[in-house]
Amino acid sequence: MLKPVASARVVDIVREQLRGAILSGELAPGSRLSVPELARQLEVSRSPVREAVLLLVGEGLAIEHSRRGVEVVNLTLADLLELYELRASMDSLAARLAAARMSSTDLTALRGVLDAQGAAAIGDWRGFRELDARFHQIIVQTSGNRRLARHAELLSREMRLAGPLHINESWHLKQSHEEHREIERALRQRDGPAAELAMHAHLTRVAGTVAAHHRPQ
Amino acid sequence: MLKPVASARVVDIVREQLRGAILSGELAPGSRLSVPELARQLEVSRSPVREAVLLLVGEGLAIEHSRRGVEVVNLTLADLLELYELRASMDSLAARLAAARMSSTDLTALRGVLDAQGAAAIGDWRGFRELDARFHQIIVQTSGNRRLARHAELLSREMRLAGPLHINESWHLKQSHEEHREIERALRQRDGPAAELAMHAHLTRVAGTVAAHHRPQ
DNA sequence: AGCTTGAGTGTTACATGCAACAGGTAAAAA
DNA sequence: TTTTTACCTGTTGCATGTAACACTCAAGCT
Repeated sequence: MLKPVASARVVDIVREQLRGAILSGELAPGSRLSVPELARQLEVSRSPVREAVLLLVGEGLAIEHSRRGVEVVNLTLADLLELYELRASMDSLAARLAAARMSSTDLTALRGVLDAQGAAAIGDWRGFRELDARFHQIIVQTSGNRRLARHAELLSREMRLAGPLHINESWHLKQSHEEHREIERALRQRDGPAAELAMHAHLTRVAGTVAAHHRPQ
Repeated sequence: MLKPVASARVVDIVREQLRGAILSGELAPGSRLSVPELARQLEVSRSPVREAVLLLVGEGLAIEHSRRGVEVVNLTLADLLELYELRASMDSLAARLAAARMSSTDLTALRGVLDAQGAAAIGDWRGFRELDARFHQIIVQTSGNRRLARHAELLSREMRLAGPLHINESWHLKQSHEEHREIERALRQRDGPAAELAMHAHLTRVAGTVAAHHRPQ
């Protein structure tokens, strides 16, 4: 039983590498993405690198200044709040749809993520965020609306660029975890409207907390 | 008072041309987008054409089959309903936000579009759709959330690919126009929740009508 | 000093060359 | 006839050449 070989194109590998470097912070916000320079480092020609860089622009992770190069996006607080606003809308739609379509396997996976998150909540905010992303990802993926999943995924990645703007205090992480539990409960009971409301309340609350945290009064 | 000259890059012109050709149906859904062929027709080299084609893939107007070329997407009814579902969510958010931020100039523009639509409603469904797109565009643009505007715009373009799936019967266009009027009324009264509800009801109703029209029972 | 000018460096954007690949068709083998 | 093979055609994907452009900085001018 042989599986088809996915033709490993150079551009795909480069895209993954660059995305990883950007999301991990290795390529910091504001960094210039020089095609010749990256090509030298990755030891490939400029063509696939140029293509990959433009794809990242399309994903919203980098911004293009016509004829003056591309650089990693540097999100402001306003940008992050925009993203939360949009995700509140999209993810709550996803939650409502997912409530009606989730398989028991999906629910188990979701529960697993939450349990892991509960265990990690002690102080490891890095792992916590990772699991948070996974939680939301499972929901949008099972919504059954592929475009919703794609756009939500794009927004999710974009938000990860705002690392220093997020809040890592334990009370906030605990609160998020509680809200995740509530969403999961609604999903398990297949209560679409409740899941939708809980998701919307969750993301709106987080956005408010982030805003308050960065605007002292 | 000289205006800055926007460096007209070949890739931008090609992208516009291809987008136009696709949205107008000149390049029909399913058509293969051969880079060398298009380069010959447009009388430019393959590089900017290749780039433009990949951008269209990123916009969702074309689909890439690894090493087997790119073709114009061919939307199914299910795809169109997915798009309506997502837009119902995004556009209703936009309507709520726009209610609080619209300037009187924006409101006048919106009214102008509606009046033109009312006049065109006689039987010119082509012009009607054009104005419909403009109506929604004004609202998402004035929402103040740039990402929302960008993603909604992408969805709007994608929907235009489903030409033959749309309904052009006059009673349906009239109904849409009425609902647009209602949305505009809520916006003019700066009633965010009402605008949100009206927009959501509008798009959900349209989606339902489209579904019913294509699934006889 | 403050401002132009111009050399120098590095990049972008476009053009083009070419190997590997995909798909079709016709000839050869079963 | 059906299957296999070989060949042919056109494309994709990567590499590379290069003109025009953008930025820096230091010399020259006011």
